[in-house]
Amino acid sequence: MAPRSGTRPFSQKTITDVAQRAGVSISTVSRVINQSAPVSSNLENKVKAAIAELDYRPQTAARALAGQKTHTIGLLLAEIGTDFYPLMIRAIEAEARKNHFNLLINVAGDDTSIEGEIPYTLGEYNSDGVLVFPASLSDDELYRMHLNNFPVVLVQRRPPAGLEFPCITIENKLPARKMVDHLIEVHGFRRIAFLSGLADHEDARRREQGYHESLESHGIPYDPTIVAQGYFQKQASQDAVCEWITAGFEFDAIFACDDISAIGALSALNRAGLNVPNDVAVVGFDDIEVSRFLSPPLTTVKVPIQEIGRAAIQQLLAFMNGEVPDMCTHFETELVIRRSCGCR
Amino acid sequence: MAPRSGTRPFSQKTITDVAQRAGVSISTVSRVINQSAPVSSNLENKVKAAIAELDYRPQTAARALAGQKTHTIGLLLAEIGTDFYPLMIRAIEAEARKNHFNLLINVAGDDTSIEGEIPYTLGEYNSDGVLVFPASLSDDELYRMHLNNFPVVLVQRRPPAGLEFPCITIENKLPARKMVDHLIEVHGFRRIAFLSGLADHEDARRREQGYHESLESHGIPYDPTIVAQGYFQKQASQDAVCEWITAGFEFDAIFACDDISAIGALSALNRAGLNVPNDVAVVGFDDIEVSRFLSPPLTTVKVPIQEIGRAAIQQLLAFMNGEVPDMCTHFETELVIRRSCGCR
DNA sequence: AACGCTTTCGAAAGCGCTTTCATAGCATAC
DNA sequence: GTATGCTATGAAAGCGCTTTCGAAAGCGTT
Repeated sequence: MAPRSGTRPFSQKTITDVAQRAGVSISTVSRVINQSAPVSSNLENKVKAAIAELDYRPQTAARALAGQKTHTIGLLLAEIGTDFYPLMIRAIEAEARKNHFNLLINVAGDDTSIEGEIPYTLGEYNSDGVLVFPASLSDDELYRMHLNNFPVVLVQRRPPAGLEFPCITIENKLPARKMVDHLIEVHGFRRIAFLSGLADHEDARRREQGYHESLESHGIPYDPTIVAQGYFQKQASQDAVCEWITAGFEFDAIFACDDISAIGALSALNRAGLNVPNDVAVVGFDDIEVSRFLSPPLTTVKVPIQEIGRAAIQQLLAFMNGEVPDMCTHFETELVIRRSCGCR
Repeated sequence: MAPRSGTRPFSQKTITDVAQRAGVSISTVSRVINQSAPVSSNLENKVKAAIAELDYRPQTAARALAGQKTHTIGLLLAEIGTDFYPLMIRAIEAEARKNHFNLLINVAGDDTSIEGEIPYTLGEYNSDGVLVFPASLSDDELYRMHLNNFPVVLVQRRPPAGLEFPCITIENKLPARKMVDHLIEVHGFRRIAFLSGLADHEDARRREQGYHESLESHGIPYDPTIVAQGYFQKQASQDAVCEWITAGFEFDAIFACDDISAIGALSALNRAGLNVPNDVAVVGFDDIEVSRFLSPPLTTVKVPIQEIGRAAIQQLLAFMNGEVPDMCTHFETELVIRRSCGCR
């Protein structure tokens, strides 16, 4: 009966089955599913009944091929293990599903791609648009997508020179500066260490600038011995701070360029028997979920993670619909003073 | 030239373009791409050159439709915001991509599904198999998939009665019991509080059983006043412990059924000015990434999160290939003694 | 009753691929 | 030289949908 049966080990209902059962043509079934054209309520009910009885669901591949849209949004991340993304992805997923889009996830970096093979990532051949996070996609690929007029929204990242993509950014420099100002002005610290992020991460660079500017405006000389790379990683940050301690470097506060690094710093201090904030103050950036539950609760900068995710999808959807998206959606961030800086 | 051109705002190369450029038929191109049949090296090189020149990538939708497989694996989660999943997903993603599969992610719970609409989740119509996590899919849906012989692997969850699915499980009861034993035998605690997880989470239930068994075997009466629901959430756990404290309940240790809850407990204790482990010991379960960086480092049970993820994909792939998968892959877990229990 | 107009529906084409099937080409055996 | 078996290749069918197009049906008007 079914030609080529058995290619799939499991049976699949098709639109033809539904049409037969409802006594209509497949066009009509398609129309009630997609509400793409008026159907008399009589037939509509019959079709709906048939769909329910068969528990029919359209095959997305066939839909995508015929309709020339995949109903899928791609997510290009560099790293998912970090504690920053889960909340973001959750917001993105919710927003995508609300708009009836699927989410395809791709973590760059763990590169298993073999030379000569067709690259196996995300793009116009498997999604209608992608959200690109920092360090996940080369400028070359971005350029290619731009040429193809493929919808891309950059998150926490600005387009490379010459390309125009909508992007979602946050305020980094000013709050970083304010944070260091706070350390200096309110608490009187002068020896403020810094844990930097990744070199190709724009947010991290801007936060570092804020650190520099604050020091400078207070006449505090920049001391590279108490600046280290935290790489957005707990372990690396902990190691760096441990080294400072064993080397005997003096510092009365640490500004970590993200909360992950701050956690590493906290841990190093704790191991060394140093009290936070009495012996050394620690502050971070991002306000990830765990930060307010740390001991002591972390003073940090609140980044509206979920709003960013939601905005990213909304901009992408607008782009995909041919609307003109905001080329730059900028979110403000604000200091959250808790106890790790010495307040209270 | 191209009929219906412009349905997509961006141009797409097709296999026909490649074939023309290489001067061969599309069958040959397909064979080169999929290595599904021998092609003379002469033509193979021409085709590969044409693919490279055009930067061609096959459309997944057409591939899926013609080949009757989507090359996509679905992930059905109840919650992605928890700190447990990122590492798991990362391992899953890496393993999936190594096998040339895409990952479609679906977070249940934030249910936007409208009555009467076709449910918009994962299944045989958009993936070749799914990984089902606890609390993400109803038994009814599982039953339906089983009927359709659709490949499913359950992670941290056993199949409902009557259904056979491969599943990945971990050892819960014994290590939980050992953990409480440790608290009692090594540290001499008798008043051990418990933060439970979600009722429909098997791991959580088994951990609770281990807690009960340990108490019982040491002749310690079960006291429900110092048992509360932590819901795998930091905030809920913190609230619960705060309540115990303000109510004046006595306890010298807290066994949290996962590390997230332990973090909430730690936070509550810290806020109340109580020292861990001197005033109250805290232990958890899972050994999530942050646990060793807490102050103090958390004594917990190490769950091989990444191995679980890898095994889940491997079992699913085996299942999808028609091989007989192990119906139950069981992972051992081990106590990780750090400082929050009072050791050292 | 005949006409035009609108609305509803089905037939059929086609989306870009995989795969079957037939054939052309070639080497080997008689 | 013909019969035989193999391999490499192309033509064409078809995967399950969406969408166009034309026909049929309904309806109001003359």
